[in-house]
Amino acid sequence: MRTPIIEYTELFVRGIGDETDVVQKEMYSFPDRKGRSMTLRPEATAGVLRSCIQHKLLRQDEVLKFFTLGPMFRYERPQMGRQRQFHQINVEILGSASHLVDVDMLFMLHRFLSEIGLTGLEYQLNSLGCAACRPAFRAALEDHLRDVDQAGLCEDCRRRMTTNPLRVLDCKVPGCKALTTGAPVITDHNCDACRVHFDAVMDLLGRSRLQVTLNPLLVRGLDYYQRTTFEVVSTDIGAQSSVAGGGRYDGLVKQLGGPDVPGIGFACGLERLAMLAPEQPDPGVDVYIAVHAETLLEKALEIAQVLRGQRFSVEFPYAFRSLKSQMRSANKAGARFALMLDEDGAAQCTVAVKDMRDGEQYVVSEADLPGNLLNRMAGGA
RNA sequence: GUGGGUGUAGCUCAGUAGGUAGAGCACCUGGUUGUGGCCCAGGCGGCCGCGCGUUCAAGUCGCGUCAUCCACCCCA
Repeated sequence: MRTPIIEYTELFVRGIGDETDVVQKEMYSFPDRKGRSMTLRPEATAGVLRSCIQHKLLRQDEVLKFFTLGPMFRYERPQMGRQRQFHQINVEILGSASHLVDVDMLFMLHRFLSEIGLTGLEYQLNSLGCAACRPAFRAALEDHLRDVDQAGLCEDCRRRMTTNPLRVLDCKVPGCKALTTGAPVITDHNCDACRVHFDAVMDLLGRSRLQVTLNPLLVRGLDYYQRTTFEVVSTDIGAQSSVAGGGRYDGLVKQLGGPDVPGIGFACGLERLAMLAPEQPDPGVDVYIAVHAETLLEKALEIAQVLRGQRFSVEFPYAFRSLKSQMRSANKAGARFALMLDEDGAAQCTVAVKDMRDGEQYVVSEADLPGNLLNRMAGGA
């Protein structure tokens, strides 16, 4: 599914939560011609759900799966691994509250990251409870924070104490970290239903090959998460660490005006994946066409078209240069073959072919060229 | 929003006490009178981010501004 990159600001405020950092200081917002506040999407889930609701795609008894991919925007100072416009792959599964979905989704994410060659990632998990049990935990946490020496908390956390105390747990400031050591642990405060759900998730994962780490301090930056949340982290992308993150968001669809359909999803940062992905060697082109005379450039274009029609990748110069220079270009382009066109060959419909790998050179008719090249590529390996 | 670094050739960077610019790579031509990789020679290429100021003179000093990078914060 593709949704617009621009939405009414209201959608994100309602979906993500108006006390989150994303909404408070990271949204790219501006008024449209009618003065309505518009926002370049900081994340994808809200737009996808809005669209599902608007087009009535959701039914109680049906599971829907979506993926989406595209640019996201956050108004913050760019740095290594963090830009104002970046790209995410998102996956959403709607319509099932089963723990099987949570695990299946993590398997899928793991499979994807493994297949593109990423290793050394840590999969962190936590359960944030639900509407029934989170308030009790929040109260317990507030009590704890009231008891500790608040002077040790950073400015942000003193504000968060009342607005969003869970975020204090996730704070990286050493003073705050120290004060959370004796703090209540969220997974100890989950209600029975949440505990059963999360235990089942952890149990299945424990019996799988996917190594995960329980991180009770993992809070995530979006308010809509419930129960299972997760983050995939790496230490190799500068000061950033998160490569992918997500979780369950039962209740969000209803909150946005749709039916009470459970859901879970994750987002994956493409630029960060690119930083971690192993370098791919440049495959090079199949054929580079060099010409002995400027008048043969159009002939080169013609042959290029024919070969491209046979699925060869072909380059040729757009301006005439010395043959030496053209051959250098052929080499630089990683061409397997260089064709060399001259006046005599053009008259007889033949071309000189040079195999750049072993330097062997021969002449073939234009008609035989594609087959000849294919043979050589298959045979010479 | 806060802090720091950097802006000089297409790229990576030098530039010495203020005297209007250099290297390597890349590119082009040639050595090889029509042929890649290595080597050699020559060449092309620069409002020294922008503006104002100091000075006889500013890439160099001062102020401002913009851009960019890194970090905080936060997240993908």
